[in-house]
Amino acid sequence: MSSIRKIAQKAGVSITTVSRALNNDRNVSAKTRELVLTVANRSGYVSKVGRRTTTNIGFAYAGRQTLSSVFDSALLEGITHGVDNHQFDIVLLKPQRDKDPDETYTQFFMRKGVRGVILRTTAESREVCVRIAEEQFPLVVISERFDADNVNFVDCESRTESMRAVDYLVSLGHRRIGIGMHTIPDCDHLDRYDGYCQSLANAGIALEEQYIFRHPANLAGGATILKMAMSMADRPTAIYFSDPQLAVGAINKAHELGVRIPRDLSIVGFDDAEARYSVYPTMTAVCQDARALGVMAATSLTRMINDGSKERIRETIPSFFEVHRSTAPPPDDPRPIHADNGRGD
Amino acid sequence: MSSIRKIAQKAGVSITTVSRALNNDRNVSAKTRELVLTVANRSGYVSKVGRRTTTNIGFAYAGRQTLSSVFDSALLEGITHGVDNHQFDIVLLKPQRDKDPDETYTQFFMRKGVRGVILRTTAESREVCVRIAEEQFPLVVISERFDADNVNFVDCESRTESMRAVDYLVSLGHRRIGIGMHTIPDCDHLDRYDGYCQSLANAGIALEEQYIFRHPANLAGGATILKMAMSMADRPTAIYFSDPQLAVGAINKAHELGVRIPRDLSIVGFDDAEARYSVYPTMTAVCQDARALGVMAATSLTRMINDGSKERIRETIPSFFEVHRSTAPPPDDPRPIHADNGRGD
DNA sequence: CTGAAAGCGCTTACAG
DNA sequence: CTGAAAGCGCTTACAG
Repeated sequence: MSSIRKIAQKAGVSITTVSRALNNDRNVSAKTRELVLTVANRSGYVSKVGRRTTTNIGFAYAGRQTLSSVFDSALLEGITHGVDNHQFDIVLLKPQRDKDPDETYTQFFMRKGVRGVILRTTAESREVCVRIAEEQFPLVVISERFDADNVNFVDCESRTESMRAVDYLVSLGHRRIGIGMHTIPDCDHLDRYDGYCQSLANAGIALEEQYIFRHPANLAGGATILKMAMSMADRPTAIYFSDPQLAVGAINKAHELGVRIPRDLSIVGFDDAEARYSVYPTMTAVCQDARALGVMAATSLTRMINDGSKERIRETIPSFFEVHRSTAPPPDDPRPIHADNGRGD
Repeated sequence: MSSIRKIAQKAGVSITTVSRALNNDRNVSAKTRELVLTVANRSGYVSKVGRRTTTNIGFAYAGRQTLSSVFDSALLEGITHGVDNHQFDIVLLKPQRDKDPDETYTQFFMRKGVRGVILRTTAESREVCVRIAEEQFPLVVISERFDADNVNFVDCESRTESMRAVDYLVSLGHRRIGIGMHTIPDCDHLDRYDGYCQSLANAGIALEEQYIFRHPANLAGGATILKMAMSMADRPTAIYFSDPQLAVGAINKAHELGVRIPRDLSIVGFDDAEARYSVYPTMTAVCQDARALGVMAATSLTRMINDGSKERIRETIPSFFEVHRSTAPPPDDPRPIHADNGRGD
């Protein structure tokens, strides 16, 4: 709850200089600026409205994305809920839009008047997370994992349950098991792929490149994968779709082609929220509770801000596997099913 | 961009009194407090961090709800996008949690440091919107309509297209047309019901209470409606579901019961975003573009704040009707289909 | 590049 | 219930 005065004292400079450093005035040497910003972050400085302390926490995307998926909405809902414990508010920040290229992230966040930030990232923007962590601004990355131990994160572990899901398919008698995954290789999706590979290896089933389908994670991608898979001579008898949109797109395409789920093909999907109940047949799926992840990120960050603790946050919640009605033993004679076999369109 | 000094001057009181009135200090007469707050709202006052102007806009629920539905997520995404024009940020406020019962809404919003607010409401919290408007705090209600002409709103008109949707069913030959609607009677849902009634009236079809199904707007509600409707002796041959969840729940239940859509039953749904593409068969639906509504609310409010204009905002965007694959002419002999006729579960 | 001083925005004892 | 004055948080000419 440090003021500009105390920072000046600790840094051994005038309050003028602190103000300048915080506001990225160019009349400050790089060295002084860095010193001031470090001291400010260490002492939990945050600008005040009059004497009143700010209670805002930022939610931002490290990269170019934008709030849009069901997953992100569930995260945000969890975050707003998790923040209730300590009466904080969420402000949606857009570094991509607002951040001056030559101000630091700390300067940006202080200018916006937030006490800490919850970040979403993709594989491409991971260095942004690392940089902010290096600046020591209070930060929790949500739904991504970091090895560097100064980057706080909360993450959902989907490798184990992906393995269990494929184990389940194996136990039903499937041997030709495909995976539908999306093209962007973040930790989560690599984990799911990893679980798939591991399960096959454990069952002594060779990994075959032809059963690995990569497509943009949307309904059309799922539809395409299903169509392609079903037309193969040695078509898979089961597919694990490691993304909700792909799974839903595939199930609907199956109806269209007259592919009966699960009699002709078993599908295991992935679910961030309630998608598994909104298709027919209800979808056997690896599920992650995005809302809980949001709650956890918010709770950790607010506790950290309030206690002024510098303890590392590295929390992982498990995903869970639910069996519904889209999985069954493989057909006796799994022939290819072409588009024109079905009801077509 | 008025300061506490200017307000004091205009109101003819000291800055001390202004500060007290703004902070709901009890040592101010009700009369003085009201005077100060009115002057503050008239001159677009907003508290500053040092000399820096705040660029936050609040997004809040008038009542008890919380950010959760697809519709709300799409609204919020639109809002964050619409706010880009003028470099504003969105802060998610919770009056239900934070507002002191004896502070005014203006005091609450000023304490939170926002320049204006975008409100969501249900039927029960409409008076809250009216009160805030009366206080003259910059406000736009999103997705609800008001007659009182001091309440700014942006809304989507779904009556006309609901009528068109039912007209379409009539044109296909349907006469026994049901409506599935949810239990909470906000303007939007009443409009859709109204469109339904009007269309039937135009076609000379009597409105029959037995074809009006009210259920909570979730998947289970849709499933229940479908099951009930199909078991009726004079069962409907088409149903208009005026909510996405109801429509999706019904379509999936139809699969389960072996009801063929659209051969046995035509379904027209309602869509806020992309639900119509995520079911099989793709759903003929009245659609509203929630994202566009969000953009519009944000654009209007930021323009109002920047121009200091007091012009009333009362904008309505049309919904649109899309024909997909869940509608067809009625069956020649529409018999009841009971749960045990189908594949069961 | 740095700081002492003036000054704005706001709040808070203190006096009435 | 109200205000003049002291004072905190911060920024900004001005001087060096």
